[in-house]
Amino acid sequence: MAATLRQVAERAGVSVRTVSNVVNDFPQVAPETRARVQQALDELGYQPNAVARTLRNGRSGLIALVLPELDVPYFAELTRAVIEQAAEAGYTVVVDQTDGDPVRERELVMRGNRAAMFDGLIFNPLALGGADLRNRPSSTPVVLLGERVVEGGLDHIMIDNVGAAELATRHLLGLGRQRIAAIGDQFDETRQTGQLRTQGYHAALQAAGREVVPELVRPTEFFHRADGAAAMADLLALPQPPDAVFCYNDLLALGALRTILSRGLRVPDDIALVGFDDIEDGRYSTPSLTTVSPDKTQIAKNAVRLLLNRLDGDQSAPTRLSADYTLEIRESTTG
Amino acid sequence: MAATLRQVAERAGVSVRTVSNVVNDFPQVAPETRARVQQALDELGYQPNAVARTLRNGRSGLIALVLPELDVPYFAELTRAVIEQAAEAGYTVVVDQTDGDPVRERELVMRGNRAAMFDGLIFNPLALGGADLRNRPSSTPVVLLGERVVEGGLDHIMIDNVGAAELATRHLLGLGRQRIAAIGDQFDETRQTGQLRTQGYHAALQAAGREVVPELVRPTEFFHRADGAAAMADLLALPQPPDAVFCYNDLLALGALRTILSRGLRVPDDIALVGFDDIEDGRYSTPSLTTVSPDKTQIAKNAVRLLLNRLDGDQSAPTRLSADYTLEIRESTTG
DNA sequence: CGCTGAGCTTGCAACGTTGCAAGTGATGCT
DNA sequence: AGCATCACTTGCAACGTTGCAAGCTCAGCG
Repeated sequence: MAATLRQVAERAGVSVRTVSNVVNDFPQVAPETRARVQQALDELGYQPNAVARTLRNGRSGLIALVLPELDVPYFAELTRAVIEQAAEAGYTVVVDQTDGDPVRERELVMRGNRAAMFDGLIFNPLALGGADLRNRPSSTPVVLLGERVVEGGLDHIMIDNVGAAELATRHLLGLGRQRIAAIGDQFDETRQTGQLRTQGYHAALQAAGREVVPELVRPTEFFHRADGAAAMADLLALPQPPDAVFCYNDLLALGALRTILSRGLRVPDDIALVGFDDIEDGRYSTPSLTTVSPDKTQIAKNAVRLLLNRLDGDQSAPTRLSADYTLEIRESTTG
Repeated sequence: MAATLRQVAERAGVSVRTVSNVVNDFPQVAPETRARVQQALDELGYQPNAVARTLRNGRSGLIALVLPELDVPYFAELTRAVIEQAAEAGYTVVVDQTDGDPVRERELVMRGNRAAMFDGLIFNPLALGGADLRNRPSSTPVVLLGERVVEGGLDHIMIDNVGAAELATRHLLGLGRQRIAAIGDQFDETRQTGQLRTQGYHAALQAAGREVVPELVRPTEFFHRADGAAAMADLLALPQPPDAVFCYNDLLALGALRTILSRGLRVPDDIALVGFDDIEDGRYSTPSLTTVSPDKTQIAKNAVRLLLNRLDGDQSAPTRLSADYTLEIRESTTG
């Protein structure tokens, strides 16, 4: 079915090379020949074989985006931004999810198995650390996303988690809240996001001369709605429940919100809530969610830019960029 | 950097072909030779070149999933299911979004431009119709998803939209609601989902001997939260607002919910709400959302199965499958 | 009239892999 | 000893494309 250059060449009565010249719009082709070849191309419905081109040229025009979970809104929204940025530069994005499984992460990133047909890789690791990444066999450029600290060697775009968490907590302090809880702490070595945000939470409390109450800091296994709902239930079961909660992402906050409202409590009157990520859901919840909003477009833009620079042969030292963020104040803290 | 078979062969002092035999675990290699080659492979960190393999074998192990919008939860959740199903069969999924833009849809589906390196395609069209699809130049198998009616020629997995909408509306009738509205009707030729669901809505009302009140059927441009919020505001501005609303997807319902609650009205006491898609958001909203739940795993499973059958040379007539669905009854209709 | 060069076209080789069929040398059998 | 057999190894060609350099034809010029 798929016509090749050779078939077109035979039909047009020219050499394969000339057909290629027409397809690639090279100038030194006689107009009459060009027309004849073009007709043959049209008649056969010729489509260049991308695989052969890639093999020949060493470029596929594909970059891979490897994320923990596609159906987490933050990643879905980030993916959209990356696709848009890459498309502008003429690249197509291939998305894959790892579920944070180290085996799968390694498989996808090392590309030992199949389909190493990407020019570059944008990767948000959950489990893989610096050591794993540094001795990749492949030489495909990589840009890292996210909080997992990787000790150099690769371009990396992150968020100042400590600062952002401090900002969120300060906001709650500024509202005069007395017992501010945190949901989303993590002990796991490989999941640093939670720990960093807890640092920021502590910093804000200490700067305000407040004591950190350990039972108000709730760890969760994941950052999903269900985890937030469960953690909030635990907090409400305390002898002295909190009057404010900083959730380490919006899904946790939405889960917590559900628990609070289902107990007949009011947000923010009884409990103020702050989330993190600024996903669309939080803008339409009732009450809408105050949240730390990382600049996703900026993250995507920088990630794609760094990657394409590497593809263009940029050999400079690896960059580490911090993305901007703002605090979006909505109903869950201000009524 | 990336070692080739030739380099490994030189180092091991054997032919390229023998190295290939070792890499592919062919049996007729002497143990001693195998060991020597294996050592050379390890030392050089050989990774097979997937592009060359694809060119040679005619199979990439990649299937493309082309969707309107990745950050719409329904599609994100469906994507997860497709990735899981494909992984089981040893295939990797490449995801791309079209934004429903006909130009982009055509570009991606026809693969005139780049990267036609997929063995098959699972495609949820918004704009493209049967005619466009039938004369694709490529012979890559395609499985269609979604409601857009395509007049044969391709495998197609759909939902019985009319029946599902009828079920949802009947549920509201069964609650004794008197003025049942609908949000999400569409006039646009290319977007059939809305029209089909309106048919089901009409059918249920008529079967119950109710009159269809035109002003209660609200069209929307998209199926996003903002559209639902705006349409609900219009409904509430009517002289006689509805006491129940069937929204054609969950995002519309969540937007509508936001509007209702922000006016101080109660759900379901004042207005009952039903959505469509059963996305996770709707399970954690307050109140949680009654919704039509299509079996996404089944859809993904069938889509992947049909596609892989075609890849295995199945020449039978195109199949049209309807996915199962259920009505998930939650707080937004039962308190 | 032969040479130069412009204008256009072409053959070869290579990207890295694997199917095919043929090759090698040693062993076993008669 | 001669031949078949076996176990293993190898060279060639091809997948479809494009860079390179050489080839061809013809016009123009001295």
